[in-house]
Amino acid sequence: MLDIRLIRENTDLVKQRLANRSGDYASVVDELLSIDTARRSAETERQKLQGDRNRISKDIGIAKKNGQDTSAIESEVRGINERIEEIGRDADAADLRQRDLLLGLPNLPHEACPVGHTAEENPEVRVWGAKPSYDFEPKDHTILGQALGMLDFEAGAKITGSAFVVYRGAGARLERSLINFLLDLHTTQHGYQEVNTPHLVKAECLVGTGQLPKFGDQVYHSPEDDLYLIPTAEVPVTNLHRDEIVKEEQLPIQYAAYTPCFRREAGSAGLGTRGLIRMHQFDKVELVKITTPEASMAELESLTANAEKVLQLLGLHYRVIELCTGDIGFGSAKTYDIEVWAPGQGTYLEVSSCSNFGDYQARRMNLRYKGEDGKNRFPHTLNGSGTALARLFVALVETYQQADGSIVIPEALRGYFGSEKIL
RNA sequence: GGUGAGGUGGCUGAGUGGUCGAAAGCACAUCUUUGCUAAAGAUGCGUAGCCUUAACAGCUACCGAGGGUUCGAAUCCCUCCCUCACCGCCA
Repeated sequence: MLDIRLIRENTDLVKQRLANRSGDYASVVDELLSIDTARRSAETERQKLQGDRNRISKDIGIAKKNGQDTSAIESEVRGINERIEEIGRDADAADLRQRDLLLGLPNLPHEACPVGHTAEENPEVRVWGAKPSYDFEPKDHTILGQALGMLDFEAGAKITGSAFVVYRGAGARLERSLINFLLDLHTTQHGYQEVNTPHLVKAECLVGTGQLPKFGDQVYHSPEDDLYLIPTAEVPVTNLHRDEIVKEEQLPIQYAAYTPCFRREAGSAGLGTRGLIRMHQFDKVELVKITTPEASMAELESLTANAEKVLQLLGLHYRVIELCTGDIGFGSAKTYDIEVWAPGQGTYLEVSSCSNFGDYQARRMNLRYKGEDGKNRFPHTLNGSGTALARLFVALVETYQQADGSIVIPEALRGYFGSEKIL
């Protein structure tokens, strides 16, 4: 959520930054400004009337104590109350409308975020390793996985539906060993605290991180309980501190969490993609940081480096791209995507998206920290996948496939997986 | 799921219709004094919004949440949520 004062006082800056995004928000900003003016004048009037009422009511109390007749003065207050109610309706309606508009407005891209309109304009930041070469035609993970009895798409479709999968045997074990490997890496080497959160959350959590109200069609919802299945651990983990005032000494707060992620992928063009690339449910280890505004950009770099470390240790070729203003997510101010090479696909797959949200989420969830001067401020929140599992599984299996269809397990994972090869 | 008790400021905890935004204690901050592995005293110390300002100040709202009664609600009524205890059930 943007600061209404920023919009009020630096309207041109706000409009200009938003103009770099995809979508047109100039008219929303204009409506916000007029609503804001109306809201404040109604609010001021209401407060003045409430002050009158409070004063007169006190006088009534005193007068009654002295045994005086107060009926005239009481009816005067009744009149004031009618006006309070009337003007209060206007004030409340304006307040609600303003909040709706603010919740529907995306974050300002940071000045460090490259300006561009489409994904084609995302600059490549760095490349690690090189595409591996094979003296045979590398196979797709679905072929490898099904041949080795690791992936059962039919069973997933049977018990749940398309874009759900059952991992079996070595496949299930590989998934589990990757989760353990990732959690151990981030908690013992990178200073994150492991958290294990509920997978169902309240609506207000999704509002806090920005999925609601605008992207409600993308999350699974249980109407009886009014609970939502988490689309990412970012939601429960960041909201751990919603409505809190944390101490500055606590920052940076760093969490690592493994959770499954549930996404409806409504209207998604790529849902027909074969295999594990785009599922309604997938595992992910998520990294979340809460930092001071001063530290957040440096923390984004370290967060991204923490995610990259995963791929380096597994020996997987990847590249890091920076999302341009036209391609960054709704709440993000700056984002790096990490894309791992999948030889069987012949493409790079996004396995991590590392973003600095600035104070955008903190405002939405009313998360603050008390600075050294005693003032409450909004901290910056960051998160990034460290990393998404299904696609990491794809890259791993496709990269380490052998001519005979077996998979070699990379060194770093062997202690977790328990053997060197899947036959 | 049932029954009972309860939800007040960072914490403990008073407060059952009228200067209560809320006593007191603890914690914390600043200052003073005595002096040195500390003690005493003074002052300050919630959040948000509005209106203003050079700054201070002022006003409004908030005592789990939302409604209601009333000239006036932390206090009375209704609904919901949460916590604790016991019972039931149970991975």
